[in-house]
Amino acid sequence: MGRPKQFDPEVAVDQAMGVFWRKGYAATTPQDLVDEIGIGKGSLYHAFGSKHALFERALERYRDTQAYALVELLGRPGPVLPRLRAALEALVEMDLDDPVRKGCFAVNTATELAGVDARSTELVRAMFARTEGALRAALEAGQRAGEIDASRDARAMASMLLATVIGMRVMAKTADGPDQLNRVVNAALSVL
Amino acid sequence: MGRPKQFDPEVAVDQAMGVFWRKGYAATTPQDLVDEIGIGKGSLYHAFGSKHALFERALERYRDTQAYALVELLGRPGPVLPRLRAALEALVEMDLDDPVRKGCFAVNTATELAGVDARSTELVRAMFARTEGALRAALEAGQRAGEIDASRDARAMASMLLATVIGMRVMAKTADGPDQLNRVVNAALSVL
DNA sequence: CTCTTTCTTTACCTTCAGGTACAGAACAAG
DNA sequence: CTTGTTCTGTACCTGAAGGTAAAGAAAGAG
Repeated sequence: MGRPKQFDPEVAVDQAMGVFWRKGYAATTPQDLVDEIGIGKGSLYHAFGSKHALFERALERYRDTQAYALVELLGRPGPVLPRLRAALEALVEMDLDDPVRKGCFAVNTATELAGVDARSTELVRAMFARTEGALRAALEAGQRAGEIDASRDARAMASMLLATVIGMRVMAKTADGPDQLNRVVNAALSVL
Repeated sequence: MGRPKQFDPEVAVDQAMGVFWRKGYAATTPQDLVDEIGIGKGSLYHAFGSKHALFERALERYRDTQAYALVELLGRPGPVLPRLRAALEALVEMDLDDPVRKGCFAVNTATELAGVDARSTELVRAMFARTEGALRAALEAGQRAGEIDASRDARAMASMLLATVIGMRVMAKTADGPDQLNRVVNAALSVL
C-alpha cells in the first residue's frame, strides 16, 4: 500500500553507478545524481538515505554486473589461453572505446576511498579477490589441460595477472592509443 | 624588495603534496591546506593563486622527487635483475609500511583526474612514460649483459612491468598483508 | 469514501568550499 | 624617513553541498 514509486530503484542505482564511476565519490553532488536519475531530491533521500548509502549500492551493483561478467567469462569451458586473451582484449577495447575513459569503478574506488571508507574498501578487496580466484582457476585448468607449464605457481601467476589487469585499466585512462595496452596484453600472455 | 615570505614555498608545496596525496584533489579543502602548511588563507592564495595551481605544483614536486627516485634506482650500474627486484620490493615495503596507505600519487591522480584535468593527465602520462622508459633501458641492459633472454621484446616487457607496478600499488591500498604483493613481485621477476 | 501509508514536491536550512578585499606589517631603495 | 613593493591577517562574500520539513498526491484497506 501507499503511493507507488514513480521510478525503478534498480534503474536509479544503475544511473547513480554511472555518475559515481565517471566522477568519483567526492566530486559527485546530490544535484548530479538527481539530474541523472530524473527525480526530486526528496525522493532521492527518501529512497536511499544518503549519498554514501547510494554509493555503496552503486558499488555493489558494479560487482554484480561488471565484475561478475569478467569472472563469468574466465570460467567458461574450452581452451584457457584464447579465453584469457579474449578477456584482456575485451577489457582494453572497452576502456579505450569509452569516450569518458571511466576505467574500472573498483580500481577508482580503491584509490579514492581505501583506508577512508571501510565498507567500500572491503567491497573492492572482495572484487579483487574474486577476480584473482577466477584467474587462478583458469590457470590451473590450463595446467591440467597441458596448455600451461604445470611447474609454475598458478597462485603467483594469478596475483601477477590481477596486478597487470589493474595496471592496464589505470593506464587506459592516460594512454593515447592502443599500442601500449596491446603490448601489455601480449607480454602478459607470452609468459604463461 | 617588499616584505619577505614567512614560509618557504618549496616546503609548503611539499606539505601540500602530502595532503593531496593522502586525500585526493576533490576531497582536499583550502582549510586542510592552510592547517597543514601553517599559514593564513591570504598567504596561501597570494603565493599559489588557486587550489588547482597548488595541486599542479605538488604533482610536479612528486615527479621530481618520488618518481625520479625510482628511475634513478633503475638506472644504476650493475646486474639488472637484483636491481629490479630491489626496486619492486622497496615499493611494496614503502606502500605497506605507510600507515595511511597513500599509494602512488600519480596513480591516484590518474584515476581521479584523467580526462577531467588536461594538465594533470599530461603530467601523469609523462611520469608513466618515464618509468616505462627506465624499465626498458634496464631490461635492454640486462639483455646485453646476457642476464635476460635477448630474443624477448624489451619494450613489451617494460610495458607489462609498468602495468604490474601500477597494479601492485593499487592493490597495496586494499591488501591486508604482504603475501599477495610478494607473489606479484616474484612472479613478475620469474618470467624475465 | 475515509483512513493509513508511502511517495513526491517545494521550500528551506546550516555549513563550508573556494576565494576576494582590504588594512596593516615588514622590507629595500633613494 | 618616506615611498614603493610584497607579504600577512582578518573579515567578508557567493554559491552550493548535503540534507531536512511539511504539505499534498496516489495508492490499498476496510
